[in-house]
Amino acid sequence: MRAPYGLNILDNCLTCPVREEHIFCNLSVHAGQRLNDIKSTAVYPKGAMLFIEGQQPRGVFVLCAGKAKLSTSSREGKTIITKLSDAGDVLGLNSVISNRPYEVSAEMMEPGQANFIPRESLLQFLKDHGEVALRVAEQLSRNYYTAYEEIRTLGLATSPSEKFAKLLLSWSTKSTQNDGSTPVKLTLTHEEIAEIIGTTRETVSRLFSEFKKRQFLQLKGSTLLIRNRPALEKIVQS
Amino acid sequence: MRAPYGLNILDNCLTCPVREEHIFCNLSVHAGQRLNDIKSTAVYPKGAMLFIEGQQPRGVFVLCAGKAKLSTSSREGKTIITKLSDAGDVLGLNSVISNRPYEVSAEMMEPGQANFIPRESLLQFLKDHGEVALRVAEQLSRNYYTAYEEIRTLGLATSPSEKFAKLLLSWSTKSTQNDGSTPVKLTLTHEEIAEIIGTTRETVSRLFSEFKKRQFLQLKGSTLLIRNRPALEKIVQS
DNA sequence: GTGCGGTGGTGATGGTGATCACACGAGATT
DNA sequence: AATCTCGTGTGATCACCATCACCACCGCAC
Repeated sequence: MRAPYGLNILDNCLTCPVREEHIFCNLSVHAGQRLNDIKSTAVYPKGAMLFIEGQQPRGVFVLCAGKAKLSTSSREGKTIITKLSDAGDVLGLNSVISNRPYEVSAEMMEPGQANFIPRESLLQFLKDHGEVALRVAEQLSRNYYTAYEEIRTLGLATSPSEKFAKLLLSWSTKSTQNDGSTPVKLTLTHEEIAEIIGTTRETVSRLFSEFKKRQFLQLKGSTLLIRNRPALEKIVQS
Repeated sequence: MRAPYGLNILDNCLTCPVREEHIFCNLSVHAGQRLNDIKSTAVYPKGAMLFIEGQQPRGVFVLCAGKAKLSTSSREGKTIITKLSDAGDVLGLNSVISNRPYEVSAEMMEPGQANFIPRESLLQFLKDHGEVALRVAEQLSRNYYTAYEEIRTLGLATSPSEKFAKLLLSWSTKSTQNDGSTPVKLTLTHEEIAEIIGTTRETVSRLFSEFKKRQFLQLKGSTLLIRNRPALEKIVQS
């Protein structure tokens, strides 16, 4: 159960929304207090850019409410979305730690709220609180795993249909209905889906048509129903 | 100047081959001693697998001599090489820190030597020496950047020729000759190159032909000469 | 209403690269 | 010598998907 989206202001959203892996939770009283001092909270409208690929890292953003998409672009304007972030995610951590430019851009997909922690303050904080540094390392290695999943998807799954099926399955994860079908709220445009799996909008549109015709899935408004998960899994097989 | 390859046994190859970013260098005397106690050195023949994708992490390997390739495979046998490692690289760090299965396989490409540090010992060591944990975090974020480069290459550069050009340029980096051409020792098979840029052996072979005909490069035995770097850079443009 | 931007569907076309197939040479092994 | 294996070159074919083009729709602002 995560906080509902939209503009719900949390008094102190560093206290985590039930995510045990959250690196800034369960700190010592002292560390928690210190963190409170160096953070600042802000509200962002839809479309706001938290940071942009190539910028020098100013600090990290702890997302409290709303969703953000992380993307990287080539000079010719081709864009890939590498991650969709939820409340609780820490954005920009890698750049801050290694002091390299942000490797992605972060854009709010809906209105939301985030805590900002300036780079220098965070680094000093980590030096003073060695326990947290290890948590940071763990978070970084989780990020690394996510990146590797991406590499596997892009590098090993050749056809768009395979990547599309993979994406659908990653959405439908847990919550299976008793009749075996799985409802998912669909909030992305075909264009954005295309940018996730590295293909074109038209291809995504055709894939939806095809999968609907083949009874793999069904669309009711913006609700997506997986009707034949085994078939999708067979397409993936990577 | 790095140690020559082949089977040169180093007394204590934790002392680094001039790589200031090496996480296990410049430690306090105490930490260095402790590290010496928990590491063990071994020699590996060509083709030896240090670890295999999916295995539970046993520990990290600090490569002292020789090269290794990191790769991941799909069920159907398609393989991508994600990184070529040199002496000084630390392999398996991410898996050990996050206690997840190795995300890649590591295979020696030539005879070499590596220090092994068991997982438990390393973690305890990091807990006792907070200074090193931050170094580890930095290393992880460097790894992350490398992974992101890979994502950009796979996701944004569409054509094989673009990825090929990109790879050639990454090889020829610094050492430009006075006549503008750049010699690179070529140690990979076409098959392996194909696995790096995510295409087929035949395509790589054709790319070599094409680039030779277009005077972009030249081959003398196993020595690769970049003859027209601007042309390659123009192909890349991502 | 009318216009307009964002989104989604779908046909036609063409280029490109994967795939299959085969041939060649260099080294190793017998 | 006679194979065998491994890496390499190259032709022919063909499915697939990016691209272009156009239309339909929806919501929204004026």
